Amino acid sequence: MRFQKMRGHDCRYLCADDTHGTAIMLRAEKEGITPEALIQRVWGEHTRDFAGFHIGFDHYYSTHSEENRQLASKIYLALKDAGLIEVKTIAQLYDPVKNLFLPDRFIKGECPKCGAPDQYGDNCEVCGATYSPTDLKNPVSAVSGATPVHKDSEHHFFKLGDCEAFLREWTRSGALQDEAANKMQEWFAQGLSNWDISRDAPYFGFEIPGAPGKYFYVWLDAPVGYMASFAKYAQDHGLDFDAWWGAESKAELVHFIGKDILYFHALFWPAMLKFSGYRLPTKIYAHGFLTVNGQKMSKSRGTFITAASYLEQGMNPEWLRYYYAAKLNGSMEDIDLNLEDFVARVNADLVGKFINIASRTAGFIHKQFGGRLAEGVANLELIGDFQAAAETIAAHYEARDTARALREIMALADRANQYVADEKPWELAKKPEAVYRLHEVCTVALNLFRLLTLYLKPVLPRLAAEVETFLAIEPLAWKDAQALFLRQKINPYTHLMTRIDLKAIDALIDANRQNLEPAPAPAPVRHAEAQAHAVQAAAPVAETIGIDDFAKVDLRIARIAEAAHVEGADKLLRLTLDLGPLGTRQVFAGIKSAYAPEALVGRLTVMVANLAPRKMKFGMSEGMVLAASGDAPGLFLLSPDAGAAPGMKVK
RNA sequence: GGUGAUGUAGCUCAGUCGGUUAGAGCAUCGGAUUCAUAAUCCGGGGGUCGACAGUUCAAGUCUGUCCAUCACCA
Repeated sequence: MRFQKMRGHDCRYLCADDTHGTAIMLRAEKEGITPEALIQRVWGEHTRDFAGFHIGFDHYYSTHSEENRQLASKIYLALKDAGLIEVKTIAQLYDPVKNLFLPDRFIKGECPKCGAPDQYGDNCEVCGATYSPTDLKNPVSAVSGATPVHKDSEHHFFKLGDCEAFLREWTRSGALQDEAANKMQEWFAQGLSNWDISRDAPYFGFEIPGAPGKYFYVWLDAPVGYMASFAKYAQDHGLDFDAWWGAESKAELVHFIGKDILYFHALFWPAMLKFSGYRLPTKIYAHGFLTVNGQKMSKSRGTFITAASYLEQGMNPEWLRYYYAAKLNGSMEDIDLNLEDFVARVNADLVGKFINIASRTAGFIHKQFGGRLAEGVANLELIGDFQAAAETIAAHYEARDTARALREIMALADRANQYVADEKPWELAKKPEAVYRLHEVCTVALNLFRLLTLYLKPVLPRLAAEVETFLAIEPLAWKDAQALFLRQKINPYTHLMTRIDLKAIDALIDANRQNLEPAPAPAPVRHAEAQAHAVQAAAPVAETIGIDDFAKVDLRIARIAEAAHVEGADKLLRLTLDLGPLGTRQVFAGIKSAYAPEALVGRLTVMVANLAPRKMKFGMSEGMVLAASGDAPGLFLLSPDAGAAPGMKVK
């Protein structure tokens, strides 16, 4: 976007929070607040993080807006007029306690194929089978723990199958990346079934016009949110909405999405737009996932890094912007944040190569020439080469291959450093007769530096702004590449960017690890669908037992006398438990992911004292300590109130 | 399980239509330099291009099988 704006194009960058759905509704209920309050808070967090990373949205809105209600309704009614909506009665699982139809992810049970317990309603994580939630054996509601019942309800369907001819053609229109187009072929091969776009009350969303008690499924109004965001923006800025979104619009429309939601953006959404009389996207650009050190972000591995924590640690957002840009190439491939590589790359490229050019030559301009650049330079060849690169680099940005653009730019930075090394300004400075040449060399170097800044500006807007201040120039636009930079007075050089300290990376990882130890923060979520995964499932209560059964379990207060890592064990800590008059016990506990051994020593907890000893790979385990856990990451050891002493019975 | 993608130097990645001796940056080693917040320049070492088979005068590139990793399966 910044690149397009620098090129002088009239463009807008819009987004919105996706706010609707069962997941949000239940999460708000769990937190004891209204869904509106929850989405307001999340909106605040998102806008703060985006601003912190210099994401320059022209407008960041919410799908829970009046504009979105109107547009979603209008699109729905247009599709209905076009005969693309049908109403059918289907049976779904219903929670009789919560009075709620249950989304797939809120039903758990045994896999119909392999019998694995505790599987979600859509697929089995053990054998990978996919199925419908009604196929699950012994299903339970993850919301209330109740046994769901089958219940009929009328649902509204978007007849996607009728759009197949259009979609097949559109797929080949060049709007999709090659990988995405392949993916579409897969879906076509499976056949397009009609899309269920309604949900029954209670549901946090928009009620369907003419269908009381029926609400738009979150994914119907989510993409419409982009239009709504624009509608609001257009109203506030006097733009003509139809000129941008009407079927005849001449504007280009590019979607930037994650590859996980390609299905919605490349199938449903274009079909909806097409048959409700709106324009289609010119291009859909799906990017891959972010991994950290080659692995999925994981809280227990300490590779889960939140945007907020990065900024809170005082790390420069442009380091990360540069690193990502250096890897993005317009394909759907995942990109890896390899922390060591990150440090090396940013330090070498930005500080060592780019910033260094100014840092090593600006001093002479100030010491010897009063801060003023030379009137002219004799040899313009090198500057000419840099200027000539403007269009090549622009073409790479245009193709969203920022990796290639940055490779090109850094190759130029190398040439600039070679130039300085060849001309040896520090030697010229010692020879009074070479003073003119010295002025010229430093002026050339700063011209090269200015051009590099211009080329990097889409990726590093803040650094570019600081360079503009340093050089005392107007904000750089792409056409400025063809101008020379002469005879002006510049400001004294102050260092523009520091190197990343490896310690800062360690601190960042620690900060995130600590975040999740005492009380795991709710997983950050982008889409209502994904939020389904974050809501904690309530495991059903086990079979009733009598007091005699319970009395068989001898629970005792124990003091953790020693705690140590077990070599070769991924999850275990070796604990020595002091039971007071009962002596000590050695227990292996699978709590390594949640507790550092040194943090445990001395604390009281509860153990099962009469559990049969069990021989483990690492030795004998004589009992077990008790800890709470849910579906979310995190383990929580029990602690007695003050006054309890080792050896006391718990009952 | 089905489908798709990926696999190239220690690390991160390029490699166009099949065509010279497979490249870059970082790291490492040797040298130079001292303007620059240890930055810069020159040079060296480092590769069974995941494996195997095939097509071809010629394969990192095309085909098949297998292995590994990742994703998707509404």
